[in-house]
Amino acid sequence: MDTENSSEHCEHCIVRQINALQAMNKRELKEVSNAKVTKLVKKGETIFKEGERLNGVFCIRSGATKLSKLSESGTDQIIKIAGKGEVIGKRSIITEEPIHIEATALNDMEVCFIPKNKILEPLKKNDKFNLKVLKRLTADLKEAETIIMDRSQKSTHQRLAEILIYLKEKHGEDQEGYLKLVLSREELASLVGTVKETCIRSLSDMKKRGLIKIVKKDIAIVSQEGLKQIIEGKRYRN
Amino acid sequence: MDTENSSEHCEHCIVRQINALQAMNKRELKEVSNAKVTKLVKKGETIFKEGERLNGVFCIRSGATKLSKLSESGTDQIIKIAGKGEVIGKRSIITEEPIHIEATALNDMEVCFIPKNKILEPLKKNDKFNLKVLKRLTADLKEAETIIMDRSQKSTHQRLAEILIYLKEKHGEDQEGYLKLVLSREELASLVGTVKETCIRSLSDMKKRGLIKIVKKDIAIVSQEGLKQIIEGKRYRN
DNA sequence: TTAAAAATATGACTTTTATCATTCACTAAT
DNA sequence: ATTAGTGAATGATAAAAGTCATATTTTTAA
Repeated sequence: MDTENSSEHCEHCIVRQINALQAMNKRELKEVSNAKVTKLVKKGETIFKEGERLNGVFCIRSGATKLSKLSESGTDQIIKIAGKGEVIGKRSIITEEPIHIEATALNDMEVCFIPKNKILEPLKKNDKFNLKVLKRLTADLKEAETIIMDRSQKSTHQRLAEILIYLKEKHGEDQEGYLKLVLSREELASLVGTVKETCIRSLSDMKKRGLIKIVKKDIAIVSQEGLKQIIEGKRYRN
Repeated sequence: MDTENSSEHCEHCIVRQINALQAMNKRELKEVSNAKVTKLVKKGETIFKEGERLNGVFCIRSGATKLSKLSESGTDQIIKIAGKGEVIGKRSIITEEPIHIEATALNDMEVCFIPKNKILEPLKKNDKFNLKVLKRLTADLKEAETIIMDRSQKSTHQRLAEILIYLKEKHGEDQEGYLKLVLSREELASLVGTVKETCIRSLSDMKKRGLIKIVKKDIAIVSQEGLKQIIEGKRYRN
């Protein structure tokens, strides 16, 4: 993991618009800015591993990372994908327990490491910031609950359709409509909560029906309407 | 929902040992105590419904409640079961959004309604309390992630075994070993993330193998070891 | 107490999804 | 350029889980 002292100031970082740091005051932000260390992480490198102890958090300036957990059987399950503006590693500084999740870069990334105390102090003193963090966690929890529901109430086909739209909305598409965030079939499957073969079959089916285009690893949504119909469509339990 | 002014003081409530209120100071706790209203909720009654706006939280003194969400198809999915000592409805006072979950009593309950401001004020001023709440949410999030993993990596049979042990550990068993918290087959199925028939079959199988006893709706764990073997046992993806 | 209603249980069958094997396509390295 | 290696795609098959129908038991209430 490449390290450098960035001359950039957090106060002017666009990324801040999206995360809880926006609730910090000038002084607090200045301190963060002075203490932070910007790192370059190449695709495939890990930002942190399960079991490690973090003494800070990482704020993502660019790129995306998968947050995954190793199951007993050895397959790793992607819990979520974090992108620009998101702060990862929050939880281990709140609980002071070793981290229970692994972060691996999905493309080249630029992340800022912010030491623990620069977060914990404002957390104690600045109740605006605090409330922001509480809101963030609450939102994460709600999202997790939605996934739980989907996993047992929707088919893999439906979940895949949802994920494709989600990837488009959250990470964008290029000029030709291909999803900017490129995942391997295995990663996509994990995100959907299935195995790669089932995922591939499902993709093939969508392609055959003209809902998506596939060129190598790249996927483009051709008919978002069609995907939405799949999502709304019937499953058994109706 | 029956309402009464309780003469009990929160300061002495045993339930407090388990939840974040323990981090409140004497004065804050006194205020909570004066403002709270104790309610009796009968089995089957709802404490709050999806879409409602809460202006407070509920602290569970006794009994248990299921927290569930209605899916588009109309089946309701139990997200979790909250019991003695747990505070429910936290999230809607943090986000100020209408609640997205429904709480229904699984048995006769005694809950204390605590108005919003008696929580929000300490949240701003008392950073110990605040940290406790953050920790609580973090723990909930971790739990949710574990469920997500289980839903796509374990079989229903394995998940059922886990839930049975979980119900025993969290809600206890009577003298004869029967689980104190009695759920309908449908509720149990929802908790496991399956349909009632599959759940029943799975239970029948465990019974046949002598791992559990079933008398009407009551279930007793006969061999926890056996259940643990199921949990550890193979699924396909190995 | 008895009839009706609700919940549980089980059989028969279907759909969904995983597994294993194999082929295909592309990449990279010798 | 050839070959080894990796990821993607697909077929064949098996296992898991859902659905529908029906029987049985338990609960509820007249």
